[in-house]
Order: sequence, then structure tokens, then C-alpha cells
Amino acid sequence: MAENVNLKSIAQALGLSPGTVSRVLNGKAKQYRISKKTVELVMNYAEKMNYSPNMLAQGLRSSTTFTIGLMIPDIANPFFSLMAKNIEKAASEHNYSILLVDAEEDIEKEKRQVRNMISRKVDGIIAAPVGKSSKHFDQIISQKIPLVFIDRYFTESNIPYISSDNWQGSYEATKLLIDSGHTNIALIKGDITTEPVKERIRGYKDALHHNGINSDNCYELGDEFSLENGYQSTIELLKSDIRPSAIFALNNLIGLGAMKAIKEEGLKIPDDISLIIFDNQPYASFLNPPVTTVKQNSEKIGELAIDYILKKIDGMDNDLESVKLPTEIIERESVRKIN
Amino acid sequence: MAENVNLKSIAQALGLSPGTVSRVLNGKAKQYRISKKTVELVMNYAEKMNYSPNMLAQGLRSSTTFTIGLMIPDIANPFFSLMAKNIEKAASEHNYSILLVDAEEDIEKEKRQVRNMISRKVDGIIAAPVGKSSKHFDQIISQKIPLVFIDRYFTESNIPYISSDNWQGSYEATKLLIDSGHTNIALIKGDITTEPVKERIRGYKDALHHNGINSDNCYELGDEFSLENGYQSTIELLKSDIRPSAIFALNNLIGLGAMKAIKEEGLKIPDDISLIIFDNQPYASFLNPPVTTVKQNSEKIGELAIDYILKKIDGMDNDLESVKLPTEIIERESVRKIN
DNA sequence: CTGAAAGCGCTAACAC
DNA sequence: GTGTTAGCGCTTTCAG
Repeated sequence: MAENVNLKSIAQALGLSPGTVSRVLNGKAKQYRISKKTVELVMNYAEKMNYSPNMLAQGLRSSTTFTIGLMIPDIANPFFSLMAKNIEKAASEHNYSILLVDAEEDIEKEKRQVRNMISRKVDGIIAAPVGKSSKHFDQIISQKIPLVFIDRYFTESNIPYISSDNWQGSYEATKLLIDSGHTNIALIKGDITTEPVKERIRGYKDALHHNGINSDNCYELGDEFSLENGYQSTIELLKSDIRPSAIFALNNLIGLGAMKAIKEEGLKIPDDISLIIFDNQPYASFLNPPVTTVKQNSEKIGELAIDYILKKIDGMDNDLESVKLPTEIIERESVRKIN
Repeated sequence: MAENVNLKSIAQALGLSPGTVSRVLNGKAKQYRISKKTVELVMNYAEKMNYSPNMLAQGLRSSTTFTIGLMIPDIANPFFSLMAKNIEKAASEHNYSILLVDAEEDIEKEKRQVRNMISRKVDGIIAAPVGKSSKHFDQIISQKIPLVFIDRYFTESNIPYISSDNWQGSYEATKLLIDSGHTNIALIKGDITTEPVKERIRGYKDALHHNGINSDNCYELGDEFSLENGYQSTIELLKSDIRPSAIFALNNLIGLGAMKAIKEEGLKIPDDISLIIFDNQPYASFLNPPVTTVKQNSEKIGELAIDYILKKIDGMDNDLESVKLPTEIIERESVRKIN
């Protein structure tokens, strides 16, 4: 295998010019009326030499890199990894590659990586932003790089987003608990500066109010989408004298953490305490007990996001309305009906 | 914000040459004894203009892209997504970015993406290869791009790999079942052309033989790491007259599928049938019942892989011995002790 | 139908 | 201390 096979070396070997070789290899033979003979010659030789174009050079010259930046707060969270899978799939079908960043819920890392994406001249960015502000994304906008948020978003910015109807999911979950006779419902939250968490809290509170329950009776705690937070918060709850009859966990990791704590304390779901988890996962129906969840359509979120970005890259001026996809309550066996 | 701020525009604005600006911005001011005044001037102006270097140009010129290709068969599988997380974290700490490919267990896609990675001039590649052969990775080798396999590998190639001791994990799991009195143990497999699956099968068979159990009595089926395969295979098993007393599921998705089938058939684990799953996940202890698993050290796999690649990129000629990390049986409550 | 040449933005060897 | 220049590999305009 030749060391450095590039347009020039091919051209030389074939007694042609780099321009011609480029035209052939980019399927512009018709357009430039290149002779069949030349086309075959080039094609065969390139094939034989296992030529693959230098995309850095292509990108530099054509200022399009066929790269989409994907910024995720936690790729190990199955909610996000499933979304990532669908995004990568659709992207690769259109010959785009994914530059992946796991922001680790760290705003500083996210900021650094925003610049990195700019430096790398990605053609578009899909991000589930981490912080309380989208200011650092302004650079993306001013560079005219298509950008769409997924899952998380900011109401004050006008960057389009695809998310779930967090209010709805939370409202319905809380309502289900209330309808089952629960009036002392604890809420274990994620970062309350993020919009989805705010919305979920609002849904929860609205459901309480609409049903005549004083939310002061209900306890809110926690501050992070993590197993640890779910665990610690639940322990705190169970050790206190609040003794809620139900816990609403605002994401899947918190839910797992809560289960761990409940189990360790020797309590049973739903007999001793009921549980609903925001965000459904494949394993939810095999848990002990099968857990009632709020299902988000994460495939759809990924799909809409990549569609939007791809179209935007193609220059379509489809100024997408932001979308809040409906959620769905999956009733299983973690909620006890009281009387 | 200026439209296109680059070295040239900065140089012009400041009455300097691009070379000088480049030197300052790359921290080579000392080395070239650039005056403090110039350094400050450049730094401030670059900051003010929000300059970020064009990494395509840098890459083209310096032939190093600070990019690592990561090829994963299924990023939605939590086993892989956790590994991806650790890899991205370590990479970004060294200013490398991750180009992510989800091969979707599709060899053709993997082949295409290998070429893509070459075209993109990644500095190194970490891959959990999909197919039965590593032939398409030869191009990587001949391009002298550092490459390491994770999880999956090929014995006949001498591409280094970091994986689990699949034989050990499988042997120990099977032994545990045998020691608990099981003699009719069904095995639900993944793609048998892959080395880890082969090793797991071998571990299983060795354990049977060493304990005087005729493996003809034991049923093997299935061909894919998926929930569907786990489900279908288990249904098939339960409907047949084989009636194993235990199932050994060769990965987490198969395990979940098996649980689904067992539940649907109205059977109880471990009373009616025992289960061990290869690959431990955070939710395993909350399943019904908590499932005995074979834990792989996936953080460590990711860590060793990225360490190796980074060192290799730095030109260290540390020809890593391939590693098979020990596994650990996590005993929970899915195995029934017979008599 | 094809070639020549400019230039994308950057770095580094060579000048002085 | 700093400028000049060549060139990384590619595409595309302009010529013919």
C-alpha cells in the first residue's frame, strides 16, 4: 500500500491533473464531460490504491465537514444513550459523523467544548445543555452554525428545542398518585435551575393544587440527576418524621437510588411506600416491583433533532417551532391504592 | 463579532505577521523570544475577537487532529455507554475529542466507518469490532494509526485488546449454578462468531465437563445480544420439553429478554427457574428478584484503552500486552439451591 | 474534455 | 524579535 496516496499522486501516476482526478472522484464527470476512458482509469486506480480523501483538506477548502456535534450531559444515562444512538444512525445515513461530548453536567466543560466545536467547524450542533444559561451558545449562533437543543432548553433564548412535555408528565404522575389516595407525596428533584426540572416541579405542584392538596405538606428535596442523590434524599426522607406515602423521582437514576434506599431500610414498594419514576427504561417492568413510570419518547426527540439539523444544514429555512412531545404514563405495580 | 477572525486578520489589525501571531497563540512566545508587548497585544486582541483556531487547517498542516475514533457496536447498551463515558472523559482531559460511531452490529457499516475514520485523519482508534474478521482494520494499521480493541477481539490478529476474562466469568457462573445443584443449564448466546461469546461458551462447557455433566443435556440457543433474542430464545426453551432448571444469559440485554419471557409464562425466578446474567448493571440489584450477575470492569477497560492510545499517540512504543481483566460474580437471589 | 493556478487557515523553516 | 514563504490536500474558476 502506497504511503501517501492523494489526488496529486494519482494524477501523476496517470498523467492527469489533480483537478481532473478530483472531478472524477466527486462524481462530477458528467458535469465536466470527462471521457469514459479517463473516468475508468481514475476510478480503477483510486480503488486499487485504496484512496480515501483527506477530509481535513476537503473541509478547509469547502468549509463543510460532514460533522455534527453532539453534547450530552451524561452519555451513560440510558435516556441519553438511546437518543445518541438514533442520532448517530440518522447522521451516518447522511454521511455525517458525530463528534461526541459528555459534558458531565459541568458547565465549564460545556463552555470549553462549545469553543472546541467551533474550532472543529462542525456543520451543526445538537445539545442537551447543562447550565442555567445559554449564553455560551451565542457564539454558535453568531457563527451561523445550526443548533438545536434536546431535552433541556431555555425559555428566554430563542434557540429551538425538542423536549418532552415535562409539565404534563409530571402532572399526570402526581395526579395518579393523588387519585390513588396519596396526599403526602415527596418529590426528589434534579438541578432546579434547569427548565425540565422546573417544569416537572410545576406539574407536580399544579396537580397538588388542582386537587386541593396543600403543597406545604409535601416535601421536595434533592438537586441532581444521579443515583447518589436519589439514595441520599430517600434515606433523609425515611429517617425524618415526614414519612411520605409516595415518592416521585424526577429521573431514572434518582428512581434507582430511591429503590436502593427503600430496600436498605427494609421497606416494601408499594406496601410501605409508593414510587413513580420520571423516564421509562427497558428494565422498568422487571424491577421489584415493576415501576410505574413516565415514558418520554426519546427516539422521537433524537429523530426530530437530527432531521431539523440536517435540513438546516441543507439550507432550508424551516424555522422549527420548538416541540414538547407528549409523555405517557406506564402504570405498573409501584403505586399502592390507599383505601 | 467579526465575521472571520483568523491569524491573518489578527495580524493585519495589529500590524504583525501571521507567523508571529501563531507563535504567540501557541504559547511559543518564550521559545521565539517574542516581546512582552507583542504577546499582550496579541493575547488581548484574540480574546476580544473571540478567536478560535481552525482545527481543520491545523490538522492539515500538522497532521494531528486531536481526535480519537470510537467504534461501538451498540451505544445504547449500558455496558458500552459507560465505557464511552470514561473514554470521552479521559480524552477531553487531554484535549482530544471523540468521533463516535455506532456500528449497529453491522459489519458493512463498520467497514465504511473505518474508511471514514481514515479520511478524517483521527489520531487513534478504539473499537469494539463487530465482525468475524479484523481484515478491514488492516488499513488502520498500515496507516500507522494507533488502534486498540475493547471487549471484542480476534485471536489471530495481533492488534492489542482490552477485554474481560470471558472464559473465567462464564466458568464461574456455570460452576455456581452446578454447585447449587443445577444440571440442566440452558445457555442463551450472542453471535457465536465473536471471540467473547466463544470464550463464554467455552467457559460454560468446561465448567460442565469438569463437573461431570454431559453438555449434551444442556441446551444452547440464541445468536444475538438483544432483548428480542433473549425473549424469543427463552420462550422457545419454555415451550419445549427441555425444561432447564437454570438459564445463563450471555449478556445484559439477553437477560432482560429472558426475564420478560419467564414472567409472561407465569414462572417465578428462582423458584421455577434460575437465572444468571453475564454483565452487571446498576439496576441488577433492584430487579425481581435481584439477579446474580457476572460483573465486568468496564470502567477499567475504557481507562486502559484510552491510556494506551494516548501513549501510543505520544509516540511511546509501549507494545501493550493484551489484557483480560478478571470478572466477578455478584451473587444475588436469582439462583435456587436445589436440595 | 482537461490543465493551471489560486487559496482555504495554519505552522515552521529560513531569513535578518 | 519578527517577517516571509512554502506547502499540507483539496476544489473550483478560468482558460483553452
